[in-house]
Amino acid sequence: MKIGEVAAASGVSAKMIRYYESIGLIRRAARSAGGYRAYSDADVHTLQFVRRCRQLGFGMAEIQKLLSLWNNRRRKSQEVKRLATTHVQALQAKIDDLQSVVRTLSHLVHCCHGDDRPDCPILDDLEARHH
Amino acid sequence: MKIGEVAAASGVSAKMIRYYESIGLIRRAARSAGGYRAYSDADVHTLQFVRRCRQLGFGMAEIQKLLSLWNNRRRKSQEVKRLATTHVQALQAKIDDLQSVVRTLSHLVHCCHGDDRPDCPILDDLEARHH
DNA sequence: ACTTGACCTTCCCATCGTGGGAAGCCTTAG
DNA sequence: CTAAGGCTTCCCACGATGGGAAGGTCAAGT
Repeated sequence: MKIGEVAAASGVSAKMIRYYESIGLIRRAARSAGGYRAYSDADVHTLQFVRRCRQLGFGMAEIQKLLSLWNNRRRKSQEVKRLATTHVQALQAKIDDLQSVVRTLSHLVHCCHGDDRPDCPILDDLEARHH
Repeated sequence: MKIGEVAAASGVSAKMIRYYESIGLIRRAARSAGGYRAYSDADVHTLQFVRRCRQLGFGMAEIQKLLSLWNNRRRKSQEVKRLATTHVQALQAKIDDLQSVVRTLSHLVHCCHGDDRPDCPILDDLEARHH
């Protein structure tokens, strides 16, 4: 299979497949006589794995570890669980930050009349000092 | 005031002050004889405003609008409120996405034994097809 | 007055993952 | 044999931030 076919089959764009190869996330693809990258069904499978990892918010470094665990028959599920747990905690921290911002802003929006006059508690907040 | 003092007073790094100037978010600063940027207290105030906007997750384009509304005495609070509301919605959408991921991952983590054996529902999920 | 050190200047690079586009090569169908 | 479409590599951009180098300026201390 050529890169376009693998892209269609895996849901990962050709651009990204080349990128993943360039950063060493996936093995360098074999090449045809004309220099085209050549892939197998196994490669599609790998790319689907990577795609799913991305959907779940894992970064490249984490995906690399997940791939090596996936490919290691003597892995300990412990290691996978630890990696995933750490990731969940990072996501949760991000969510907490965002929610704090949303709470603040929602309150301000609620307080703002939203009419034709210039008085605006939102701008008042932005203007005030916040160490 | 020189850039370092303004940075300390506003909480915005000198690096960022130059960047904000370069993208036209803030006015080009006046220069001293030696080429140093020269600032006033009003500039510190503006930078504090920008900093607070960043803390609330606004992007550069939004901050530009907020700044112009802030500086416009004939503004309608309506416009500020609309901008903030849109931003809150965007943040909420991001939160929802992250929460969906966290829910999925938490479930998988919960299902994983996390022992010395290789069986792992997390990897099983990553491996499976997800349109 | 001169040195020194702290601060300033501009410019380039890196992040992270993704997309866009150009110039040129390969392959295949007509 | 040509035209089209897919492939190749390479460069650029995003958003906001930091790091660092090379060199200029200023102020304080000797």
